[in-house]
Amino acid sequence: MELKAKYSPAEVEGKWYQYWLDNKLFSSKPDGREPYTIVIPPPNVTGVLHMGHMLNNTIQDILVRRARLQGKNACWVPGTDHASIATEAKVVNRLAEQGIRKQDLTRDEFLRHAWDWTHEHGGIILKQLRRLGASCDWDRTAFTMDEQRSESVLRVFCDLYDKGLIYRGLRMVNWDPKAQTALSNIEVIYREEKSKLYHLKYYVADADTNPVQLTGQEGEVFHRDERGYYAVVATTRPETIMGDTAMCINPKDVKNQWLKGHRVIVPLVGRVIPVIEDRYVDIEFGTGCLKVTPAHDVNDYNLGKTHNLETIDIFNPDGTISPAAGMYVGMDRNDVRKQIAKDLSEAGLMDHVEDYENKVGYSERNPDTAVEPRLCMQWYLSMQHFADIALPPVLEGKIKFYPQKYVTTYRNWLENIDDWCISRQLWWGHRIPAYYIKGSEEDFVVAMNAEEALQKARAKYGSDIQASDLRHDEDALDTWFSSWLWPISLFDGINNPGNDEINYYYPTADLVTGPDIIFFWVARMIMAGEEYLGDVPFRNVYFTGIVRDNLGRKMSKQLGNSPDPIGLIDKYGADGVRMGMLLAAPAGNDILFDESLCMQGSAFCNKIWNAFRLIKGWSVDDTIEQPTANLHTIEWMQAQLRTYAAEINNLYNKYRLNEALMATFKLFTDEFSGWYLEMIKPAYQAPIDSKTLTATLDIFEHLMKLLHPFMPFITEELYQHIAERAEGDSIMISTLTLSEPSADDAALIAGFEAAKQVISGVRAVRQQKNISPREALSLEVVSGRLPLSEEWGETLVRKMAGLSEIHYVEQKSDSSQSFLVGTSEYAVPLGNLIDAAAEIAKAEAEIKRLQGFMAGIEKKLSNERFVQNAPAQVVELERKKLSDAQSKIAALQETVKSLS
RNA sequence: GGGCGAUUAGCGCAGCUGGUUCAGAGCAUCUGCCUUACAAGCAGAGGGUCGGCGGUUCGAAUCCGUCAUCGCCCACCA
Repeated sequence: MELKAKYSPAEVEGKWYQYWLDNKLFSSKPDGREPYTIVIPPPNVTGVLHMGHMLNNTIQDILVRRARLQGKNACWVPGTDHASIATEAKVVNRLAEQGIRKQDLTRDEFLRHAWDWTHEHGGIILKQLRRLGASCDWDRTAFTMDEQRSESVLRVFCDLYDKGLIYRGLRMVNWDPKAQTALSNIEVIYREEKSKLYHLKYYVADADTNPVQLTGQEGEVFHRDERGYYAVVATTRPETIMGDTAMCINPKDVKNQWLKGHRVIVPLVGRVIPVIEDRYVDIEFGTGCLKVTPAHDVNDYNLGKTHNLETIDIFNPDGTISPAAGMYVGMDRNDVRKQIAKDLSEAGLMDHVEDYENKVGYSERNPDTAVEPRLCMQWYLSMQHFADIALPPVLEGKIKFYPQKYVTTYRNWLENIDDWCISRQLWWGHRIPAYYIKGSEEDFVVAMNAEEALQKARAKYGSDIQASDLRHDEDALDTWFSSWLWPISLFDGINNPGNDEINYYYPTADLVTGPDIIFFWVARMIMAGEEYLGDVPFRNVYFTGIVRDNLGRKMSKQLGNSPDPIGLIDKYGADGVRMGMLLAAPAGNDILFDESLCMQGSAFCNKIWNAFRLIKGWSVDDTIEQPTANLHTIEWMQAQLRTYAAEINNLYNKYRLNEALMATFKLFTDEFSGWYLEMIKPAYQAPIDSKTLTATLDIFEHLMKLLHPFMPFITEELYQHIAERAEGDSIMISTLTLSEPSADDAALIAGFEAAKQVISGVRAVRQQKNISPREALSLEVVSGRLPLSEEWGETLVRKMAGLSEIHYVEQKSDSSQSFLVGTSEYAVPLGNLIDAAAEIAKAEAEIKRLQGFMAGIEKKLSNERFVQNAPAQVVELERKKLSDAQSKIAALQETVKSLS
C-alpha cells in the first residue's frame, strides 16, 4: 500500500468516525467489567459549538478513551439542555421578527413555536462534537425536556413538596424585566458601574409649625434654605422616590438628631413620610439619611417589615412605571431616571450630584438588563437540608475537586446558603405541577398530572371539585431544577429506582466542567445524588479554565476573537486541534488559545505519519541476523515505554492532561523518532532483519495506544496499517498493558543518557567547527570507557555521532577539541581546525567557574553545623561534587597544557 | 468589606512532604544543515539574582510574616 508523504486528516477522520459508529464502538451496556461513566455537561439545545465546548469535550473524550484502553466499560452519555430562559428569549426574538408578540399567543401556541425552533436548531452542537471525535454513546442522547427527564423532574418536585422542602413564599426576588421572570440569586451578575449619586432635598414637613425643636445640640448638622429645613438623602436611584414610604436615620447619628420624630416631604411627589430610626443605616454614608422604598430594595423591604411601612410598587413587570407611582406612568425606568433628575434640579430639589461607582446586578441571561428587586410570590426550595448533605462528601474527599482550591469556594457557598427560587415566569420548561382550586391562590395540590391532582383535590377540599375547577400553575421551573438530576435521570434512576443501569453506572467517575457553574450545577447534583441515591454523583470533578485569546481576553462575538471550531478542524484536523487545545491548557488555569498551537498539533500528526512511513518502507530480509546493537536498542526503547507510561499514568491520575500529552509527545518525538528509529534505521535501501522490524512495529503500536486518547483518528488509521485487522477491530477496543518499569530499566536508560551526552558532545564540536554531518570524525576516549556495553556503546556512538573510528587513549591528541561527560573526558582530533587560543580561554573560564563552585562547597563542608545536622547522604553528595569538580579541573588543566 | 489563588526564561507554565550542580521542559529567539521518513524537519546555542523586604534553618524557588501588583469568588452600604 502507498502512504502519501503528508498526512491528510480530511481523508481519514470521517472514515474512521463512521467505522466506529458502524461497529457500535461507543456503545455501552452494563456487564461484568468495571464501569467508567461520564455524563456530558449538556449544552444548550440550540447552542453552537464554541472553543469552551471544544476544550471541555476534548478532555472528556481523552478520559473516556483512556478508560476504554484500560479495559473498562466506558460510557459517555451525551445530551442537551432546554435552557429555559435563553431559549425562550431566542424564540421570543424570532417571533418578534415575524411581528408576533408572545402575549398574543396562548401557552400551547408558544410552545409549538418553541418546539419548532428546538427541532430546527437543536442538536447541531452534538453533530459538531462528532467532528471532534467525541466518543459518546449517541444511542443514549437525552434532552432535559424529553419524556423520561420531564417525568423525573415532576416526580422530584412532588416528592420534595411532600417532604415539606418546597414552599411558596412572598419574597423580594431578582426580577428580569426583559424576560419578565424571577431569577435565583446566583443568576444575578454584579458589575461595577460608573453612575451618579443624587443628593435630594427632603424638606421637613412640620418645621414651620414647630421650629423650636430644630434648634439643635452640639454636632447637629442642619440644612436650611429660604424654603425651610431639609434633609439631604443620597441615592443612585432617584426614579424610585415615588415608592418612598419613610426616611431612615441611625438613632446614634449625632448630626441628624434634629430629624427625630419629624416628617419629611418626598421631593416632587409631595407625599409626607415619617422619619424612622434604625441601626441598619450607615452614619458615614452620604448625610446618613436613607430613603426607604420597601417595594424596590431588599434592605428597604426588611426595614419596611420591621417598621410596618406601606409598600408602593411603582413598577410594572416590564420595568415601566406603574399607575401606583402617580407620575411618569408608562415610562421606562431608565428614561425616568434621566427625566426625574432634570425635573428635580429644575424644581430646586436637587442639592447636588456627584460621580459614583456602584455595583449593579444584571441578569445572567440578558446581560444588558439590570435586575429589579421585586416583591412577588414564588416557589422556593429549602436549602439547608441539602447543604447539610452535600457538604460532607466534598470535605471528606469522597468527591475530589481538581484543582482543590474550589473546595473552599464550595464550602463557603454551602455554609451561607439561601433558599432556591425555583419558579420562573416562563413557558419553555417544566411546568410546575401545582393545581389551584377554584381561583384560589392559597389552596392548591401538587401532583404528577391533572388526573392525580383532581383526586388529591377532592380528598383535600371536597368531593364536589371538578376538573374544570383546577387551574394549573402558569410558571415553569428553573432550568437547573432539571440539570441537577442529570447523572440520575440519564439512567432513569428517579422514575425507576434500583434499575440495572443506575446500579451499574452510578456513581459516575469524572465530571468535567467550568468553575462558573460550581453552584448552579455541581453543588446541586451532589445534593440530588445524596438525596435520591444516598451516594455522590461522581468521584472527581475536573474544573477547566476559561478559553481566552492569546492576549488573555475572553473570547466573544463582539471582539471577533473566537475562532470557529469547525473551521479549525477543517484546517488542522481534529487531532491537531485537540492537541493544540490541550497544549495550552495547564490544569486549573485559563487557557490562552493560539491558532499556531493547532499547527503544532497537525505538524505532530505529520511526524507520526512519516515515522510510520519510514518503517513501512523497509524491506525485510529473513536471512540477516539481528545485530546485537539493535537488540539492545529495542530493550532500551521498551524500557522507555514502560517508564514513560508509568509517568503518563501518574499524570493522568492527577488530571494533568497537558503534561501527560507533553510526555507522550516527547516519548514519540525525542526517544522514538530521534533516537530509536535513527539508531535501528538500516543504511539507504538496505533491508532490515525481521526481529527488529517486528519489535519496532510492536513498539509503534504501543505508542499509538498511548497517543490514542489525545489523537484518536491518526492512531486508528495507523493501527489499521500496522497489521491486518479483522473487520470491526479497532485501536479503541484494544488494551494497553505495560508493566511497571524495573530497576534494570532505570539503569539501561541512565546508560543510554550518558551515551547521548557523548554524542551531543561530538555534535557540538561539529557545529562549532562547522563540519558537515557527512564528514566522518574520530573520537578519543581518554582513560576510560564508553557508556553501555562495549559493542553496543560503540555502535551507538559511532552511528549517531557520525564517527569513523573510536580510540581508547591515555593521552589525547594535541590538536583535538575535548569535552567532559560527567568526569569522563572525550576528544575529537581536528588537525589544523583547532584554535588553540580560543580553546585555552574556554578551558580557563571553566576552571575558574569550577573553582568558585568548589569554594562554595568547601565552605559548606567546613561548617560544622552542616556536617552535623544534614543527613549523611547530603553530606556525602557534597563530597562527591567536590571530588568531581577536582577531577574536571585536572582534565581541563591538562587540556590547557597540551594546547600551550 | 471578606475569602481564595497567582507572581519562576520574551510567552504560557512545571518544580509534590525544604537537600541529586535545582533553577526546568515546551513555544518563541539565534546559528548551522534542503543528511535518503518528516524543512510542519534535524542538529546546536543563548536566555531567569524564582515579585520586594524581613524571618525560621546548617541549607529556602520551596516554610513563616509583611508589602506590592494581578486575577477570581462571595457580601444588602443606599
